[in-house]
Amino acid sequence: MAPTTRQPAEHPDPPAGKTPLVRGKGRPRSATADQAILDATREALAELGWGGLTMGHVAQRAGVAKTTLYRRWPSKSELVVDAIASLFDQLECADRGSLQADIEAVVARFAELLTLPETQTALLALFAEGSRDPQLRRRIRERIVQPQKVLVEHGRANAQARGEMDPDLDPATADEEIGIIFDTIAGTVEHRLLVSGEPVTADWIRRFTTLLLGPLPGLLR
Amino acid sequence: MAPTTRQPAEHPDPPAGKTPLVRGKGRPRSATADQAILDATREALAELGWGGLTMGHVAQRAGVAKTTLYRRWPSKSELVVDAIASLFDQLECADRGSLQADIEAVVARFAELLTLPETQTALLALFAEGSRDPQLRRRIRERIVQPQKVLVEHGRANAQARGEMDPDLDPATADEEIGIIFDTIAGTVEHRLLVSGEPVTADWIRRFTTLLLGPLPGLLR
Amino acid sequence: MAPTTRQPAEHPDPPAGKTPLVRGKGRPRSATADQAILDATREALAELGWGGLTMGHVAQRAGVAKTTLYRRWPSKSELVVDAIASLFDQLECADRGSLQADIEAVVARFAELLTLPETQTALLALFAEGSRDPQLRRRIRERIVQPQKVLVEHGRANAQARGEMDPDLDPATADEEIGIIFDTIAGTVEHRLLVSGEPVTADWIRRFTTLLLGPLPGLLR
Amino acid sequence: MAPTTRQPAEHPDPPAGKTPLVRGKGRPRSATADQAILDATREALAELGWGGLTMGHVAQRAGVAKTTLYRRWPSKSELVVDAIASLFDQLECADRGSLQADIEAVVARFAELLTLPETQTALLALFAEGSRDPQLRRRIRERIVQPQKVLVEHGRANAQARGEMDPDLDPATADEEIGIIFDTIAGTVEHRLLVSGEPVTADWIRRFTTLLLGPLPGLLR
DNA sequence: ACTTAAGCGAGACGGTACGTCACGTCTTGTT
DNA sequence: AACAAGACGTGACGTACCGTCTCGCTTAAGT
Repeated sequence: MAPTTRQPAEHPDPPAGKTPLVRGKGRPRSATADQAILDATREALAELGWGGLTMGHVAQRAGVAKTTLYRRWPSKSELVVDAIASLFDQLECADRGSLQADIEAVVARFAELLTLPETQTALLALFAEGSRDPQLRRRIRERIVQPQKVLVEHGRANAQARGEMDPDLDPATADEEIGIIFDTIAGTVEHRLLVSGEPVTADWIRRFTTLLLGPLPGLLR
Repeated sequence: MAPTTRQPAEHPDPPAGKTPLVRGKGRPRSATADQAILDATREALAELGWGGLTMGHVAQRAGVAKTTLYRRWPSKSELVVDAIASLFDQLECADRGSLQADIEAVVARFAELLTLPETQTALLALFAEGSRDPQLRRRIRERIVQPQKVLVEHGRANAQARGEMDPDLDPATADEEIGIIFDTIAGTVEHRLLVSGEPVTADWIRRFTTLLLGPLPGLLR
Repeated sequence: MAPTTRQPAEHPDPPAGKTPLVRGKGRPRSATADQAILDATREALAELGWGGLTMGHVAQRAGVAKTTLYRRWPSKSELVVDAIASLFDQLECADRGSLQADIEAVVARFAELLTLPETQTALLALFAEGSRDPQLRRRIRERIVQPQKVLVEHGRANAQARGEMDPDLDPATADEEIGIIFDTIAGTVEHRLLVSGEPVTADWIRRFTTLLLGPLPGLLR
Repeated sequence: MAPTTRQPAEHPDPPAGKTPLVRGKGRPRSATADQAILDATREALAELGWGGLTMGHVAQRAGVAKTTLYRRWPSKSELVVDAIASLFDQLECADRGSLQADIEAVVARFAELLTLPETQTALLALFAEGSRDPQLRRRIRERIVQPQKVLVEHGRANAQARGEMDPDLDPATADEEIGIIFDTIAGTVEHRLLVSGEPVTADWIRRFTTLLLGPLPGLLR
């Protein structure tokens, strides 16, 4: 984003923005190229890590010219956001019958994603880049963080539907609680896996979830 | 001898290793240079961020030759570890009279560190680099993570001394619990500040701490 | 492709190899850059000498990136060969009516070239480099030495045409004689100017040529 | 020479200047170090060539500190002059009975020196350096060129003693002739061996000498 | 014996140039 | 107008030597 170039269309982010309704006059963009680039990006991330990832390398591996790549993504960060985001699109939240079970499932699913080499190397690097680039941080939140947060919200909805939680909770307060819980889940798993370097086992998940569900005053009936 | 060889060279990291007892034979390394480099690194981090930090720039700002810099630190990552680590050396853990107060103080102190621009930009980047470099990860743990973890351990000792916790707790189990709690504190604060981008207020700290101190089965008497 | 490989790469030296018949696929190399580089090289040689000549300096003076320079010439030596070679391209050999006059003209022309500051500083340095690099030595011979040798051969042809020399001379023997004479002319002038540091005057040329043309057994009729 | 430093004694060139009569007050310079340095220089020249020769490398190979080296020689060039000069000290000129035989012996001896790898790589490089440094050129002439030139002068004296040449030759004219002949011999052999890259065989020497001794007007009786 | 002064090894120091890499843009001809 | 190819200016990289400078030690000569 923040194109310093004189291009008209401020990088329309094609993978998200589908095909433009008004077909341009010239040759349309290749859809297969998009996919090849994203695949190549994930592969290269897994093999070489964030630091070893190169725009030129991705282009070469995708069988695409560098110009084609820059026509779609303005920088390595944005490209990787999209490449990683697709992994987080598949998150689901089946109702497993209890809040504890639901949260354990979410934690397990998130931990699973964080053991992929491409995710390990990319996620923290993106967060780091985002700490100085609000535009990028917004994009990361939209494409990567939000899909996870939705799971927690679904979990709460399910719990309320099951009668485990008070359905008449003040929405603002509930949002704050969800924020705390989400930061806690995501941050803790990331720190456990990527900083402390300890594995996330089923036992750990159970104990961590139990810690979470302790008092939660106002959330539990 | 053989300066052209490609030995791992292990970079003994003199700034950390005190003064060697056996005085080296040649001209000793300049202690002022060490300090100037670390200071310049912190300043440059705050101004330019991790991505904008350049070895050449640091050298120039410190009034030092690039070779002098590389003689001490093998890479930007190791240099930044030491530069940031000094900020974490000053952590203390005064006994504030209750476990809740102690934990709140730790969280507040950590959040405070994470609002420094140099810490914000450097910490996640270091963690990201470390995800592919075990050597670096070990170093980060020793110099940055461990000093924080010690605080949590002190907090537990204080709580036991005050009688808030069972002093006869099985050490292995206690260590695991400490691990969980530490990952939770550190990870959550990082995620809150750097990923979610929300501020860490006194109110948030209180609520988060309360969440933490809920059941803690076996820890609380 | 594969710019990271360490192939000999043979550096096709486009400036010498005319325009390739098969037009390359990408953006063609800038012809003006070639000329600017060679000009800058000659100027820098004259000002700073071989030892003071720097690839970075040449690039800057030519208004060109260092990479552009290295894309064409693999080393300072090869670059200087081409830069100096252009000076030797202009050599001619007008028929002055007698062998003595012709040789005097050749000697004078060569001495004239050797008084240019860029030639003085570059020629011996190239020869010195070539003494350990057969590849470079071959290149020097092709681009610098051979054009001079041709003059001597033309002189012989002229002499034969004028009847000063036996036209039925055994070619092999004649080649050897030419080799001797050429080494003598070139080596002596170089040594006189660059080692002994004495000037090459018209009188000196006359006496040296007379020495050369003494017996020439079998060559002169 | 040409010391840019603030040392008092303008590099007294110890190997040539023997032990100073007035012994200094401090520790005297090590004579073995001098020899070790010169030997190391010659060896390194033969192995690595002029371009690969490094002051640090020589010091290391000689088992000597860099400071010791710089205390004696101000630069690589001066050091190599002395290292190479010792090879030219051994030149002799036995009277072989005729001018032709004497010259052939000189040519053969010089060609022999020029086939040593250290000489090949060093000689032209020194001449090249000297082309921009009159101080160095003078030194080269004194230590390397002059000893060779003396041979030619001895040859002339022998020839005069044998009656092959007019003993009453005008000294000034004779000096000029000697200059021409010397430049011719040295330059031609150098060019033959180092530029043309052709061997100097006994046959070539005979033909070249014959060419030289053609008319020599005024020299031969 | 003791002082003095220089030589000596080791190696850190501020520099400069190196040759390479990736960047993001541009100019080709082709689709 | 998108595309593959690849040249282009830019700037950082990490290394190699440069010649100088501190160190602590050694080696004599002159007290």
